Amino acid sequence: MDNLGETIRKLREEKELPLRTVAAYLDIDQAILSKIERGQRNATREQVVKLAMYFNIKESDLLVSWLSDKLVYEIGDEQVALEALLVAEEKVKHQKSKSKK
Amino acid sequence: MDNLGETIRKLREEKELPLRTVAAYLDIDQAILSKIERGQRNATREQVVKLAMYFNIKESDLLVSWLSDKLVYEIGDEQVALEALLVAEEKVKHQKSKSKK
DNA sequence: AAATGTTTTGACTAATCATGTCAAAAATAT
DNA sequence: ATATTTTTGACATGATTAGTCAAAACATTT
Repeated sequence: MDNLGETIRKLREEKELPLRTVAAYLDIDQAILSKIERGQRNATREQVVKLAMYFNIKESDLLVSWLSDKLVYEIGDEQVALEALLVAEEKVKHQKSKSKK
Repeated sequence: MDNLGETIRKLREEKELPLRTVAAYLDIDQAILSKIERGQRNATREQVVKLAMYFNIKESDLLVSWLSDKLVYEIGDEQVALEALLVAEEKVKHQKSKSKK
């Protein structure tokens, strides 16, 4: 239910790691990680996967945080936000039912 | 509950208008409109608003189709699609409750 | 079946946005 | 006060998006 940024900041602070260290693991500048943690930048999918590895948490949980963040961002301040989300659900369910691998 | 593309193609064909005519109204090449109707391109918000005007239908209905299409597109083929949509709903509801204009 | 009208396709271009670096400023801890 | 860490913002670069254009494919008439 949390944002990706808040989540990983908590994890990082629990372990008392500086941005520098985690950023090095992700192979990006600490500035970006700082922005990701505060919700000013979106992480890439690869970064999310790496973060789950790094902090040893369930990848899909972190992906849900990340993807839902992106969806909220895409919605912006549209009045029809909630309705669009409901319709999107229907569409996803429907396309899932007819997906061939 | 429909896709934007399908919806406006139906409307256009009911009125027996060529792509050319509607595209001219939107001030884009007919090629793009063709692609929008077949879901190969996303319309811009402005185009959606103009289309609602043009076909004289409720703007918010068309915006819901358009935005939900975009959300589905953004989700791609993520496994966590449905869960992310639910979480996004929660986040939107929450941010709405604390929104100041 | 030729001619005309419509739609689709794909190569290309321009503009916008995403992702990142870097260095300095601001904040925090020693 | 010095060190360390975090934040900020200007900038570079690459990817994506939105568009044009012309030709090919498809439908209709005549």
